[in-house]
Amino acid sequence: MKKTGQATINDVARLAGVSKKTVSRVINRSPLLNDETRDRVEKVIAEIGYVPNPQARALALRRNFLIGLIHDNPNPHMVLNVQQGLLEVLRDTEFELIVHPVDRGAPTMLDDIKRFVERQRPFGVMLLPPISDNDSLAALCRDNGVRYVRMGSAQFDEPLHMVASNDREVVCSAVGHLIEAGHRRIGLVLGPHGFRSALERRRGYEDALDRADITLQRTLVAQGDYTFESGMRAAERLLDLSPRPTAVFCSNDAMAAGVLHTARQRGLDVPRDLSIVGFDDTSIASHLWPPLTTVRWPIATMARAAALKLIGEDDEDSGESLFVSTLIRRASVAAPLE
Amino acid sequence: MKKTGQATINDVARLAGVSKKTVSRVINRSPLLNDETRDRVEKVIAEIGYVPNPQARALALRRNFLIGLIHDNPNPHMVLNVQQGLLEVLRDTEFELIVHPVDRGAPTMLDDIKRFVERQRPFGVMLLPPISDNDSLAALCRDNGVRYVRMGSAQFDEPLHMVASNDREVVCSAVGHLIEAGHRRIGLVLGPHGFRSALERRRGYEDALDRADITLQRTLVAQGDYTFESGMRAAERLLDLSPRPTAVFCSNDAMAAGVLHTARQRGLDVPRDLSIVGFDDTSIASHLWPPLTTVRWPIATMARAAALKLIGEDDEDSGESLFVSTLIRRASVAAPLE
DNA sequence: GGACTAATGGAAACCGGTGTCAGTGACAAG
DNA sequence: CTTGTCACTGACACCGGTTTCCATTAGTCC
Repeated sequence: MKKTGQATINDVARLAGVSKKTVSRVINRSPLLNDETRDRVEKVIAEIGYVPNPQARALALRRNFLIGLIHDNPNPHMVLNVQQGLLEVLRDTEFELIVHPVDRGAPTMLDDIKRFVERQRPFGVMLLPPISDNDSLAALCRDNGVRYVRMGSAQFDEPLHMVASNDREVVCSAVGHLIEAGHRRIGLVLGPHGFRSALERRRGYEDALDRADITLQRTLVAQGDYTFESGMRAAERLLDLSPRPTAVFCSNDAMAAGVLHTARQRGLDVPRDLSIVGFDDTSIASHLWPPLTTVRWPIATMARAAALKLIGEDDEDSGESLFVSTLIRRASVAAPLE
Repeated sequence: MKKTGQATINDVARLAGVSKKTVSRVINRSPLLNDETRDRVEKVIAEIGYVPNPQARALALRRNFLIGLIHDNPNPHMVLNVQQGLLEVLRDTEFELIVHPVDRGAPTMLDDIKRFVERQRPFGVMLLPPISDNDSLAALCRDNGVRYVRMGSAQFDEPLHMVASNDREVVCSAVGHLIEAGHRRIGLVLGPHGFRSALERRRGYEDALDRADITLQRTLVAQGDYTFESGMRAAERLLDLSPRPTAVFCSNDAMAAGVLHTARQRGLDVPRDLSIVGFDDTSIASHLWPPLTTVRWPIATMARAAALKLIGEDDEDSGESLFVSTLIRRASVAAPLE
């Protein structure tokens, strides 16, 4: 009103003829307030369009309302799903979401995260794979009094600090699905080194072979890095084998799409000549031709659960922390020809 | 050190035997400082790991270092690209990015944005299409002294507040490409109502037909909403026509993928029986079979430019604001059969 | 040597909120 | 009438920085 800037609590107090503190009480819905006073103050607030300054509030309360999303995840589908899940919960609160991706592979990555946490001191942070694996990050948060929740492919922290999926089991059943269809020579396209998810999914693959008494063949395992191109390269190697694998399990959909691409370049028909199973159920999976059989894990649901853990009361039950993935059967799996 | 909390400027001042102000001068690199004093203070800062509190700073400076990303955009590819572009610039600054997606279609959408801007009062906000079209949002920012940059498919604000692509022209040349290949019956899958981009791309289509003296046929224009499924539905309608269109321009890649899907379901060969052109050059475009001819627009580059406009000095040249898109020729276009 | 100036550092106020604690008036109990 | 309790309100300090303004010191000139 007087100056061009935003109205402050002082303006409200002056205009309503009360003290700052009383205005503060109105804002914070203190119960020991005379209705008449409250109305008067509220009227002034509405009149001049007063909005409390979150920075001042943060300073006085010695806490803020920021949630950080820290990740070095290369999968846009996943990152966006997580964001949506988190924001669904945060939308109706006074929390805001700060996204802080870091450079995977950069030597300054840990310093970067450290700087972010120590400067911003968010109320909580969400750690996405693969860095969520890193125990020193969890320690960093603890040391700075910042809440954290880690997202991962296996339970490797307390429930309060973790949302996990059961990758190993579901991959075991996905590969089991291929075995049931009659496949014995089943290729595996691995995720990159250092990803816990890659490890868990490999284990699931091994479990399934074990259970069916199929000997693991190293040549059937190809390295990938979760990109489409790495899927193509892996397929080139696997499809050169003789005898050729009749099916391939890929640790994510992007690589599965790459395998499909290469198979088609070579004139193979999917699923007749080659069955393919992916992982993630990204939108690409159902849009490919043929639609891809894949594993769906409830990313958004996990993110919502994580958000609740992050902003929940200390003494509250922290809610679910283990989430089950399911096999989505589409058209990229058939019985082998031979 | 003494209390469990973070070290403050007072601790540094006490330990270094100087006043707060001197510490503040060191932090802000004031030139009027004795080198010896500066070294002493810096040593203490390093020792106790002092990090200035951004909230306190924001309060004292009467400005913060927050950039908001406001959008109701349903395209994850685009949103993530924008985020990356923005963060590339913000990474080396003291700015943080707050993402604030809003519910498209919700009646409270404008209120939601208003609340965000008035509460948080970010230093600047980036507005993504389609809400970037909305002039009242720009006004809201201006009224609150919040910088803004709008992203769009046509220049509809001053360069300082705008990064735009030349959708109309590039679509004209993309459709021209189809015409040169010999197509005359070219379908159009529209973007949703209310999207400026949908309008611009339609105009580009019309321009191309005009230029080649082809009469626009309403039946060849199908409504879509930028989703894969809407692409499928549009294709069902277009491919039922007799004579069938020999080519289709789709206002984005997702719908092009849907058209491709439906064409394949009907046993049509792409590109032999049907040529398809998309728009966006999302990752799906190159991963489809056949790889999709499409339009690439420099989203990340535009976002970087926007970030520079947002955090740049007032008097600075605001940099480029018009960005050109290019046609990426892949394998989904061929000459018509007949 | 005294006066003036520039360089440097500190005290105190301020940014816009919240916490602590004391003070007011109304009313019931003693 | 005093006292205690209750419901409500305000004065004041404080959060952790920056800004304003003044004090001190050192250096320069005459």
